[in-house]
Amino acid sequence: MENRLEKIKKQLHTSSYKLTPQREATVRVLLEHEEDHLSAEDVYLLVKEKSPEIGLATVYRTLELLTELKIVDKINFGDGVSRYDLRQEGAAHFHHHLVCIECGSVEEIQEDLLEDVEAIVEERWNFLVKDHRLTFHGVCRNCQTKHAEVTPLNPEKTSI
Amino acid sequence: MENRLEKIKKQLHTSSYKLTPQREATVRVLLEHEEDHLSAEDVYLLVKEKSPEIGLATVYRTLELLTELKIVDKINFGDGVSRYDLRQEGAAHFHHHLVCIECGSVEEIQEDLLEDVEAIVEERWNFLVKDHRLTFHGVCRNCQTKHAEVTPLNPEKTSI
DNA sequence: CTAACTGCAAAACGTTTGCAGGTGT
DNA sequence: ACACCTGCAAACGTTTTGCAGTTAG
Repeated sequence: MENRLEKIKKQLHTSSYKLTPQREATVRVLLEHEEDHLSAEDVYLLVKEKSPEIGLATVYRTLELLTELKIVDKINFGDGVSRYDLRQEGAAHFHHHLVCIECGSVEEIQEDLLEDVEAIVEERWNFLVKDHRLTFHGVCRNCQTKHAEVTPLNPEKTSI
Repeated sequence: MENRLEKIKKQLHTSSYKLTPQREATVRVLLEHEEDHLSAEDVYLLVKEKSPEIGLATVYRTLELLTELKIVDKINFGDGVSRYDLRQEGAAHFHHHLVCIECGSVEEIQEDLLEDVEAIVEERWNFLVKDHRLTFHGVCRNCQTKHAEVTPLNPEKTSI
């Protein structure tokens, strides 16, 4: 953890950005909530817990900076808010998401499942792929189980 | 075209929604601009050309309604605006997009390239896939050609 | 006839920006 | 020392909402 923080510090310095206490606090929050998909407001509130003097604008500016440096990825699940997701160390590609349409939970897929698809797109559409966003909407494991409790039939795929 | 409009009318009635002139005008605009990815404002301006008395709020309410009925899909390419995209007739799944990071053009892929990936997700993550969003960010055919303008190639088909 | 729908204007929302002052390198 | 950074509040652009009047079914 401290390790990753150090790395990020270096990345900032390399691009000649200063590491202010506010930026450090923000990065710490992101590291502590790597599983979550925090909105700027979420990050703000969490940072505020430890550094109450921080302003929302600073959080926005920091998140923008981190996005620019590809330390975090900015994502949008269709609700009105941008969410910020720490990149995996050394990940070439953005990871995928499984959004449950019933409970709203978000699961991450770190594996790159798109290699073949990207090859097809590059070849057939002549499009030079630099990044991707893939999100599946559906029913998560938990919510499927809940249904099965109500009507304990064999858990077949429900038709839409 | 009239055919598709009729179908949409029926879908509205089936769900006991009224077909007002404003809604019809909005749907017509969407049908006439199927290739584009219009924002609410875009739609509003286009509808206004033929029905100047329409209000922006009505357009928003209509687009929301059409989204709810799965007649259109609401998408977000990361700029601050929602865009609305007519579903293909009988399409089970949402189509994919190629967004050019240089010129901003958006190309559509109607083929479903995700069948295999979805099977993997369902099996390995136990996630019941209902829909997906897949967007590739990269460099389109045209912009690649521009780069190579030193060594002029034969002009390819223009996208968008 | 009346519940559903409309236009308008105001409000709400997330996000950005200008500025005067402060701070890390 | 000085460019970069901050907090605040005001400004922004998009989307939603309250309301009084209108209309499709």
